[in-house]
Amino acid sequence: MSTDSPNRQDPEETARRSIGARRNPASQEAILDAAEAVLEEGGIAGFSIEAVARRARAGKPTIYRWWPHRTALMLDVYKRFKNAKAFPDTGSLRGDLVSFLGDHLLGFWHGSLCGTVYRAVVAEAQTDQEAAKVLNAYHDERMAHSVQIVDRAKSRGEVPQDTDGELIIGLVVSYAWHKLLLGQVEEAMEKVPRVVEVILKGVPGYRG
Amino acid sequence: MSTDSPNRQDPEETARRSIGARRNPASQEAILDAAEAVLEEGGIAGFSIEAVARRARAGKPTIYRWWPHRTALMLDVYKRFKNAKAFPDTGSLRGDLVSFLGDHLLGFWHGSLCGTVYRAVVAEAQTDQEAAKVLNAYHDERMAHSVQIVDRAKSRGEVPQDTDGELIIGLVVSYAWHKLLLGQVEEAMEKVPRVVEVILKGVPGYRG
Amino acid sequence: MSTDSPNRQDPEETARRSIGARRNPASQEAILDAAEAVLEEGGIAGFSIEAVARRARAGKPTIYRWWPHRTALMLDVYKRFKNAKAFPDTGSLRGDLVSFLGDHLLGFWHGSLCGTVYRAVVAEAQTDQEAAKVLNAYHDERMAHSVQIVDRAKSRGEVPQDTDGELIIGLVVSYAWHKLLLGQVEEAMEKVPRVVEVILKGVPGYRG
Amino acid sequence: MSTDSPNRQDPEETARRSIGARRNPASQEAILDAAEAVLEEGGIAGFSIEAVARRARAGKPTIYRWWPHRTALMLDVYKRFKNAKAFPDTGSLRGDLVSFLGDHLLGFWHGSLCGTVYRAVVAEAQTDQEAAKVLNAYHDERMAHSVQIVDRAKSRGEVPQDTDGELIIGLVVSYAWHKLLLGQVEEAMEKVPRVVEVILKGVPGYRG
DNA sequence: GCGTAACCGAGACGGTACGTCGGGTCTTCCG
DNA sequence: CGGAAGACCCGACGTACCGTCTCGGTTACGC
Repeated sequence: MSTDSPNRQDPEETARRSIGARRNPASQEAILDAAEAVLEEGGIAGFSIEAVARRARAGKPTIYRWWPHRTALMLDVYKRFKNAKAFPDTGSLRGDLVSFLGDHLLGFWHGSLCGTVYRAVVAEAQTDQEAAKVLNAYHDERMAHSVQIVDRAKSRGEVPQDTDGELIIGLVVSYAWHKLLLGQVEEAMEKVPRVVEVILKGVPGYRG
Repeated sequence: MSTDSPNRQDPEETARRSIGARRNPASQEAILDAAEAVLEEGGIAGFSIEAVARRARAGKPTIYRWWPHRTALMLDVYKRFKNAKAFPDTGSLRGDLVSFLGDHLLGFWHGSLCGTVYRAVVAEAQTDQEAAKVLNAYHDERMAHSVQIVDRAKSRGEVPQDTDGELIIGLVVSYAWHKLLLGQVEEAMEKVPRVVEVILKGVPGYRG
Repeated sequence: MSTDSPNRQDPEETARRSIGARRNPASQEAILDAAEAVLEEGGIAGFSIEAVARRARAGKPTIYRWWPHRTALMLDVYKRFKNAKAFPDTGSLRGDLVSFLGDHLLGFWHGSLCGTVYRAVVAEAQTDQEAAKVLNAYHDERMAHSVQIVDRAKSRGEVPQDTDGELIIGLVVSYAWHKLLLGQVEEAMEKVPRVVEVILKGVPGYRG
Repeated sequence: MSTDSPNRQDPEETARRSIGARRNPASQEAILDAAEAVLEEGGIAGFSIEAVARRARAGKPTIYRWWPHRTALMLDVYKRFKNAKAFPDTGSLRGDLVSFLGDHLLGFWHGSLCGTVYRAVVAEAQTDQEAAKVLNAYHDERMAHSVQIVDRAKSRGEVPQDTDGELIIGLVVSYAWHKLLLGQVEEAMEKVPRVVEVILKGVPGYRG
């Protein structure tokens, strides 16, 4: 991903220049690469527009021109990872949810930079009004996409037609968020089947 | 809570002084009051040690002396609200969970400053390693306290003795966090009974 | 000198902005003006980068960008006064030295801000290693310039060719420094002719 | 001098206590020792009341009680060195002045801590009004003492009775100050005889 | 012989200033 | 017109000392 900019740190490299009155894709790539690298090296705390600009050998205004907020930039970094987004149909709701929670959420965040990026975006959204909007929009879009899992279950007849898909997916996503933000992604991955089980069938042995 | 310091903004008020080689409670109160006020007026974005110091008419070093991080200060502000912490025994696990989620978590965060403070703490923990430790410690302590709800249900015979209380409480807390961090506390409050229902009894009509 | 910035204290004045990727002369002028004003009002003790920045409506980093030390800034203030630096040729070594000591050193320092600035620079150089270097460099440069007085005397035939100009000028400068740093510039001015006389002809009536 | 407090850095040493309603000489000694040590280790820049108090294991008020200014403290440190203050009578004014400048001033300042202390005092006097008074008083007292050199020369018949002793001594002291404050004490020591020669007999070969 | 006054250490207090970092804006110059 | 470069103002960061104050304890002196 960032392999196409091997000499970024070389200050003697011939600078990118304007390519006329239009967006220079090389600059955008370099900036995203730099953002990624900065996040990897310095973590969330070390992430700043200044640092990205330095690293990308770009001017700050160039970044601000195309990304209004740090958040927008982070989300773009995040999205570069999120290309294989189709949820595989495992044939059952339980399987789909286990895969969704274990692979698509926790597994995706675990280890890689993605978890860090997403944590940063969420954190930013608490501080900045604009960031919150961006995050909410992204979240809504992903939710709308993810309820397909429940829709598939409906068409299979596993759940009634009036099942509240958002609530179920919401519970799963909530669990993932919670563990991500507490830095407990790894521990959470072991519990995935039990979590899905509780959501689907309730507390085992509950007599209410 | 902060009503006992009515003249804080009066610059002519006789300044607080040292009361010897020990912590001055008046200063600590004033700082917490100021932190609260700053959060109320400026939100998370406007919260800074400088602003708190100015407002409290205190020196920055006095703040840093007693609170190593912004997070520690925020958590102390948060804790001042959290005095009535006993969970009322409603007589049933369902009732207890509804009360816990609806009153103790969402209800507590809703409207008041608490939600803002907690959001800020969570956000800070994403950025700062030390803050994360502080938040995790607090979270663990609250979790340990909250599983009492499930323990009570066990003694009532509502759930088996080997029920994983942490998982159940964890799901409830996760849901609350998620909604808090998305700024959807109010919307979430309506769904409380249905959320509890799903956690206790699973997806209605699920045939797995 | 600072008369061209009459409204500096008006906070409603439109702020200076960047004029591109190069030093903004207006800012530099404003900072020097402010430094001068701060020194005038608060004396050496009141002189701080913070105060200058406040007064100049400039950011501290802008000052630190261009002047690494307080000393460098003070020396620049000092130099703004030192434009008419030619020593008038009075036709005799005695006359030149009297003029040098009385007009160029003591007279220049007397009353005006210059004495204060120079005292500050010297004081700073005692504390700060970097400041000492800056002061020494300036001092060497001035000394090299001032020995011209003796050189002229040599070409006039007043003194032998092997006369140690530095020693003579050094004695004169030493006397001025001493009186400046003791706050006795005014008293010293009366003694100028006698001091020069002793340096040139020795202690009157000495039989050694 | 400071050898009588060998365990100063041992924190387990039993602390000094009050010895009743009077000054504790042990504390005063410890503070002067500490001041000396701090100056030796950190130079002028590292000298602060805090540092001295820490080092002396004394309370800041104890220092402020007995020395109103940093300057007063420094001067006391300085004076501890200045016990052998008698000027040896070398039998001639030239010899006395060479000894005074070379041994009593430059030689005394050279290498040892004294030069540092005196530089600090002079620097402080530029900033602080009170310090200036203290320094002036000390300077006047030393001057009054030093003119004895010229008085002796008068009684020897080397110079006329109306010779301005202060001016001559002043020139010598000025030269020493100048070199001290420029950090050129060592270089200056070589020039001592020539400086005295010029002061006594004027510029060699001058025909005015 | 007992209160009290002054000293001692310790360290917190409100402050000021330090020097640095980053934010977001602006302008110039080059292609 | 895009893009780099970098200066601009601003504000917050966390630290070091400042000089003052109050404390609890200790000792010597005067009543």
